[in-house]
Amino acid sequence: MSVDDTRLHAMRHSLAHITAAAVKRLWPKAKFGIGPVIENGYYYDFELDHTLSVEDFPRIEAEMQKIIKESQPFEYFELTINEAIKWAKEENQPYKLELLNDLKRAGTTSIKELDTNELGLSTSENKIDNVSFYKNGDFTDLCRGPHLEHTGQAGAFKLQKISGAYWRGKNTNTQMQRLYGVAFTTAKELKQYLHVVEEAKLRDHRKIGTELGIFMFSDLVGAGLPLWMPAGEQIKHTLTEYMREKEEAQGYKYVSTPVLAHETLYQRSGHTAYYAEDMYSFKDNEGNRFYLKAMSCPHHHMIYERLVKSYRDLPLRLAEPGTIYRNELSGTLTGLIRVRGAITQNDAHIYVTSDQLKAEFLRVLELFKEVYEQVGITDYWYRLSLPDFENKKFAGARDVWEKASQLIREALDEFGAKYVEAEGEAAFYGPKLDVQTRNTLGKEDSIATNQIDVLVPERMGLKYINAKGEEEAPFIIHRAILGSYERFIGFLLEKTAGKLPIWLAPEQIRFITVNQEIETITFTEQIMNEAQDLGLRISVDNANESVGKKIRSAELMKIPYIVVIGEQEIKSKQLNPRIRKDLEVSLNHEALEVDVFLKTVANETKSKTSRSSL
RNA sequence: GCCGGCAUAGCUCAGUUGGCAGAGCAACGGUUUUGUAAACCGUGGGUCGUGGGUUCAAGUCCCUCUGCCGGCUCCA
Repeated sequence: MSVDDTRLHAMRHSLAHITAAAVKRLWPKAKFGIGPVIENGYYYDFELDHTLSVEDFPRIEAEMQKIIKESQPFEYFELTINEAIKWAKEENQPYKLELLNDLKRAGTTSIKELDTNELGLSTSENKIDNVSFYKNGDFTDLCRGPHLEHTGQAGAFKLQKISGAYWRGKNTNTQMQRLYGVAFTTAKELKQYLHVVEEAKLRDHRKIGTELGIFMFSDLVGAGLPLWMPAGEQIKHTLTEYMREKEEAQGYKYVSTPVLAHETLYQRSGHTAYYAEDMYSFKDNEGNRFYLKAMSCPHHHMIYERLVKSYRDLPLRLAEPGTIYRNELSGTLTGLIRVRGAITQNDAHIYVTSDQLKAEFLRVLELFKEVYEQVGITDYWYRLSLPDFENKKFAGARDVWEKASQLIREALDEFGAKYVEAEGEAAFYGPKLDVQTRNTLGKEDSIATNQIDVLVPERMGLKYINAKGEEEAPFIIHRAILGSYERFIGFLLEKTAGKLPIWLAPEQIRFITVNQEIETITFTEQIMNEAQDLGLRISVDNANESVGKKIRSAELMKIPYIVVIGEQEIKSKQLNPRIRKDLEVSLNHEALEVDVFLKTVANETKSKTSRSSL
């Protein structure tokens, strides 16, 4: 961290204390949780006898301003752990008391470390004697610091939102009220940030998807079940075909498996043990329990069993735009990013020998890079998702997991990509490489994944005969380059603000007639026939409206090419395409022969290189 | 699932302390035959998300359910 960052961090953290101090003045019985710094600001958790709402914000902010005006020094002091516990009891602060008791017992307040300790691991070196406090005015908080010298140095801030949050992140604990604030050094930076947030809301895929007629939800169909409208289905179809072409060129074999499976399949794969409650299931009228497919892996494994006998059959790459359904908690559903069903995964399973594993893993990374370059997505990063070895939240042999993790690291180094490691994010069957991005509002999510399965082949008894004539279990790479088509389109809409590259645009050219004369209609129809023969997606607007109005409506639909047709065009047999501003295409606004124009657009569609300049 | 907020015409939204449900856009009809981001005039359209309750009277107050939004938890 730079000096400035450290200062900003201290300022935000000090504002968390100032917020807490203000809340305490307004609701003296407040019980305090924790108040850390987060990206762009901070939060503080409270338990209050009053339910906070945005209507309280002006009052709290006014109180904070008073505290800032008072320039209260942040005074540091230490207490012995027992004195501190006495303080928490006297102040009637049960949450602080819990933290102090953990410090006393285990030397840490980290839930993860505490869990580790409960597994009986050594803690003796963690014992601490003193804990630190900061006091400003009449507000004292258990705190590691650092802080500003005094409250008067606080920068520009704004209370942002209020939400519920489980104490210490455990859903069995009580839920506290979490007050979020944003804070910057200067008022100008704060204003800029708030402006960026407002702009981002305009790019929300839910807004764009509605405006462009891409998808919709219906209360009658139910939550988390998107309905794809014609424009959206066109995008999905184009992407699916695109991926199929890429994957088949890489030796993937497409398969198709049913959306139901008898429970024995998921029992054998081990999924029921982990996810039974998260899969939709029912009993048929003969008493058999079926699950709605929540992942395609076990189905593909059955095909593997039928196809593979020998090491000579490997690698086997099975791909499927697999449609799956997951019983997500209703509160987590968000547009296309988190849905319950009809998730179409860009799924594939690659069955390999241990010798082939790394090379195949690298091939996936290369395909990934190629695809993301072509669709024009650049802001993502790699996350190596590892198990949490300390908490033993993984199944199988530790050394195999470590080997697989190491193999991913080596592959990434060879591939030349940087990555972050994340403990506890692995799949139950192995470590994985996730591709992370942020949505328009800054929330992180995975868009792609490349996983090594070190567990299921063994568990399901998948085998092949190796060169020595012995039975051996393959490794499986589970990979989804576009993740799911639904989520991917969601991110694509946000990153492009709906201005899709020509090859993906549901409508590529719109013809706008100047009048409704028979010559105009006939001429337009001729051009449209020709365009359709070239496979272009087009439409005509010959409504009895002004040209300006029809252009406006086509622009709002983010259509790449708009072509006005009237007397001039009929006479000259030349078109003057109006090109969407963000597009970097070979055409400019010059008049062109009809043939030349249509063929050029058809080529742009094919090449998939005419990317938006966004 | 949990905490909090929200739900009025196809869309975006007004609707005062409970007292006859509104605007713009869209749609439809007419006039207009239009040249690169909104022509003009008119018409129709809502059991105010659902079910219940309080009241002389409910869009407005209370409860239920459903859905949406922001978080938390979860995410194979």
